[in-house]
Amino acid sequence: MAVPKRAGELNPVALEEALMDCWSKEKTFDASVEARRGGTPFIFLEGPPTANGKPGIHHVVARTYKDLVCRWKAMEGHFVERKGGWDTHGLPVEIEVQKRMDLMSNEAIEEFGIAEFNEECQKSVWTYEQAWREMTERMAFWVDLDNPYVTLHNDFVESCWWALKQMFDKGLLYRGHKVLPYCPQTGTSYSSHEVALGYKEVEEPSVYVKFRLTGDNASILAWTTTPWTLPGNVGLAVGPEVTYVRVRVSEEASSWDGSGGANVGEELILAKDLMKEVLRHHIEVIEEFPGSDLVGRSYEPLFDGAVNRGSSETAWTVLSADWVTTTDGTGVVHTAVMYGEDDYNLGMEVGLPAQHTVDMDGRFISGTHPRLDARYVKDCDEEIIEILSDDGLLYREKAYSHDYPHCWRTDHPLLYYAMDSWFVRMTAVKDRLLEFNNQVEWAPDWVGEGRFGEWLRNVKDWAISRERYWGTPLPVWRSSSGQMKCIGSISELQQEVEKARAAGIENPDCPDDVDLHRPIVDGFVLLGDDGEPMHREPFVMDCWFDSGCASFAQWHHPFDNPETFENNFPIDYICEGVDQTRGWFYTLLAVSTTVFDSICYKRCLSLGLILDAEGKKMSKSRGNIVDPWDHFNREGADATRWYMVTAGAPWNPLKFDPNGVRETYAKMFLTLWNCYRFYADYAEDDEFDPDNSDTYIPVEDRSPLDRWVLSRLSHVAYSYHRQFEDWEFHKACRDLEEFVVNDLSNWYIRRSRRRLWEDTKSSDARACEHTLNEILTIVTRLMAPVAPFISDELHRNLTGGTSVHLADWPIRSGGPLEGEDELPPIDMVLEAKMALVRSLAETGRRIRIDADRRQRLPCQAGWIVGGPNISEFHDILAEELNVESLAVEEDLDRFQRIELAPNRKPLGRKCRQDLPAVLEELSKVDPESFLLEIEAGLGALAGYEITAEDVEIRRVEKEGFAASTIQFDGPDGEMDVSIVMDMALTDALLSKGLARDIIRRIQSKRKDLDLDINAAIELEVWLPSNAPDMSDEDQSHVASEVRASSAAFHRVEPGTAISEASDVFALDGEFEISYLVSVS
RNA sequence: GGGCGGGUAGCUUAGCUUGGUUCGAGCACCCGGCUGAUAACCGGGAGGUCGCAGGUUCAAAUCCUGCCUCGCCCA
Repeated sequence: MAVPKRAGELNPVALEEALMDCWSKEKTFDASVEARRGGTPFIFLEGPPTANGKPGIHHVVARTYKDLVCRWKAMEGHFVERKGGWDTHGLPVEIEVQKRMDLMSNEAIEEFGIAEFNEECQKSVWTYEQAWREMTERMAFWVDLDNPYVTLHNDFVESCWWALKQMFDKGLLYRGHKVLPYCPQTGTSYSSHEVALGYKEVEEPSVYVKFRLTGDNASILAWTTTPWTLPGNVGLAVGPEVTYVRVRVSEEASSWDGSGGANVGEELILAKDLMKEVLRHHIEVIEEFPGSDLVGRSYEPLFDGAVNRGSSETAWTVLSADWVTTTDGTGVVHTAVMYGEDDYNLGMEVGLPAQHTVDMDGRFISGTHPRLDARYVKDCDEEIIEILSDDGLLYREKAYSHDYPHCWRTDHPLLYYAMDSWFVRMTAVKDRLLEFNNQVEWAPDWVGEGRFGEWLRNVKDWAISRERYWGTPLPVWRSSSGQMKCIGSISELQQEVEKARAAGIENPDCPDDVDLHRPIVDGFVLLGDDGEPMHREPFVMDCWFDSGCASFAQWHHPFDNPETFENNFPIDYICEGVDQTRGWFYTLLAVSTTVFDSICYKRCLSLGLILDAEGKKMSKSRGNIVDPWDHFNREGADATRWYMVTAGAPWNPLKFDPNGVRETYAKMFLTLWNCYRFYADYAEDDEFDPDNSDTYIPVEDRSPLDRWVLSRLSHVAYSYHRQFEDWEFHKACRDLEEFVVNDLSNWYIRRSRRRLWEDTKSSDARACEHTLNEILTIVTRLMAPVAPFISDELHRNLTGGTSVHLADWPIRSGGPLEGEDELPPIDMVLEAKMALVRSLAETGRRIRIDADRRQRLPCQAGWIVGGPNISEFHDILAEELNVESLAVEEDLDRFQRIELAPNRKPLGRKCRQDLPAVLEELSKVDPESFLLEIEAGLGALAGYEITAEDVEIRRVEKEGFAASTIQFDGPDGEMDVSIVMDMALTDALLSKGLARDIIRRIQSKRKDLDLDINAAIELEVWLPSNAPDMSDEDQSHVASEVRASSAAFHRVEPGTAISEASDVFALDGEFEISYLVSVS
């Protein structure tokens, strides 16, 4: 039995909260997963959020897309497990703790104690876990948070170790020395995906510096945007093929900004192409030569003694480098070995001294220059400019604005700094990366081809070590002789510890549950094959490495149940913000490629950024973050989710407009609810039971209106499904919303109201109830993935208690269920006809407005002129038009004339540049006679032959009729259809119209009084004498329509005030009617 | 500087692949209407240099070139 109950008003928050309870009691999530065990798995991997920040609306967006795809796939019959995950390591956690505990340097942390510090970090990780759980549950993201993977757990770390050892064994892991973006405040270097987080536009001083050649009176000009690297200068790079000039200053500069300058007669060398841009003096060119002529010339160090020459023979000479260009600067590149990637490589190649002039805290090393020593380099720009200026070595300074990487945590500018580091040799597997990337189905595809593909084509080795404390320790032990061992499991560590002990090296205990974190693992000293003690390399790993291992580390692979992993790899679907392109999307692929030589995920949905209503990026610092609870507690999670999905394509930036959520709620959810309410209220009255086969009415026996709406539903359902498959969730949901609001609510239900209101036990009423039940059931199943609450509530009520999340997706073909689609038949002809009927009804309303005739005042007759046979809908149309009779007029010419419209495509091809002249003539000819000429093959305009295909015949209404013509695009092509209405007035019509207006006022009064639908009333009506007469029949019609047990109609003088009246209203501005409704 | 994606009504956007009537819709606004499911809906009004400038073409929001501008990513 599924006889529904009265629905009442929609209260989305109460509805959703009640369902949350229900789901947790019934364990609906588990049941929905288990019910599909045995189905083809659909493997989802949750990108682990960090619980150390508060969840915002942007997290709700990502989780909506994760959830809706998983729910949809489950309904299709796939087995979809959803393991939660937490990202718990990394710098953000450390920074948070450092701030709180005021430990702003590495020394401070070590003094505090690494063990104690890491304990604080571990606690801090869970600060917002509760908030995340609550948000996750409230928004109905179904994911297993009771059994999640956690990157700090030993199991997870051990899997990461195992993965790293795979890389080590394949020779993909190496220790290097590399120039990296380094933040002196946090004391750590960054990988490129972290650097990517902190680019900022800044204006900084840039300088043109004169390097004096030895044994020559000329100086070479070089340009730099980082003055702090100048003390470290040990070389100048020129392009061997680039043309340089030697110029002599011939006149003082007329104007000069800032310090620096040059004397008349001074000689300078720079690239020819850049002379105009760089030089501010009048000069004469003395000589032109290729860069190769300069190579080997030596020059005077800028900061004498800042760097020791050592054994270098190339220090402070001109060097050749083919990457030097003349796009900016002077065509000469100042080279400071330790502070630039190109610089470092060139320095290593030609043997420049590799010495730091800056320490790890970002301060100049003592001995650099008396005015600079021990100062933070970024504070020294002005000082350096002054020193150079004082020494006569500055030619010019120039403010330069560019995007420069900043620390994504502390906001300080990063320094490019040469340091010890560990790398994964990604360049060695570049071809495989590209190949695997091609196998991924990206949404949108341009992320994969463009942004991600571009990134892979320029792949760099992955710097995975961090000089930090809270993270997965790098499991490599190294002896002073350079011997190395990579540990891939706890048991291997235990064996090595035993081996070391046996050789007399003291070691702490290494139990099975040894904590795989610093400082515990630092305490173990292992034994090298040469008998030397080995100490752990003091790094932790980039925390992106952790999440990149999630696909297998979540199962503690390969230590526990390797088959679990094998059944769950590669992943079918991941989904995160587009900012993860070089983050998680990359690290997953990087790890799977290096460890398994495999793709990691088959489909990746990359989501656009979330902006506020003004289009600004949401960020804590701007304070424009929307709190999801504002909407959960007002419009509910369903409306919030539906809004986010329909607001735009998932990959486009979403401007989150709180008002949009309200609109979605009012439009989609209230309308849907009221559709259901309409069904439920009447079905309860009728004791309608959809499951009772005795009273079932087959679709083919139902009215054309029923068959029409069912056909529309099938149409929408198929395209909904197709659009889901194409990732176009926004289009799918917009179409479904359109169906609910327009087709279902505003046409089908509006047209069906009388069927249920008038004769509730008729078979027509039952047909309507079946139709509504079927439609709503399918609609709730379609929308369940996106709006899981209201769809479940309705589905349970419609079906007698089955959760929609245990129901099957209505489209079966092509899916794992392989059944027949559970959808009613499509009838294209019927749909086209109804489209016409609806347009004609609207047209009729327009005619009335033009003719100034109120809607409820009937017309005696209406005629349809032209178009297909729509007789099955004449009754509906007559009602909509409010005409007493509706007929088809065969004689098209009675109300219509024709117009000829140009068909520009064929005409344009034929007439080319004469087309305007032809159009001009066509507009002047008499259409009737010209059409005859065309039909006789004699049509010609402006010298061109005109055939039937060059013109379109339009039928339009003749002037002087209350009529209107529309174009109807039917299955047989375009045709013109007119509606004509008889505007004559009769007493009978006036009486009927009056009755209808009175009924409508009283019904709305009943509603105001909150009367039960069937409650009886007593009615009195006072009509002024200038109002039309009402027939007895119309009077009793009024009485029965408004459920009046008694009705009295009085005549009064116009203007008489009726003191006891409930209400007074005017018609056509001519007379006022009063009435009294009292409850009997 | 390079790559990608945008720029159409006050706001949000469809149309652009494949050139062809007056660029379509929603929100907000004004006027009118429908309604015993409805905060929905319907009709009308007002509101557009389709970012700018060239080019191709009989014809450009649509194709081509250059530029401006916003966002993201990267140097």
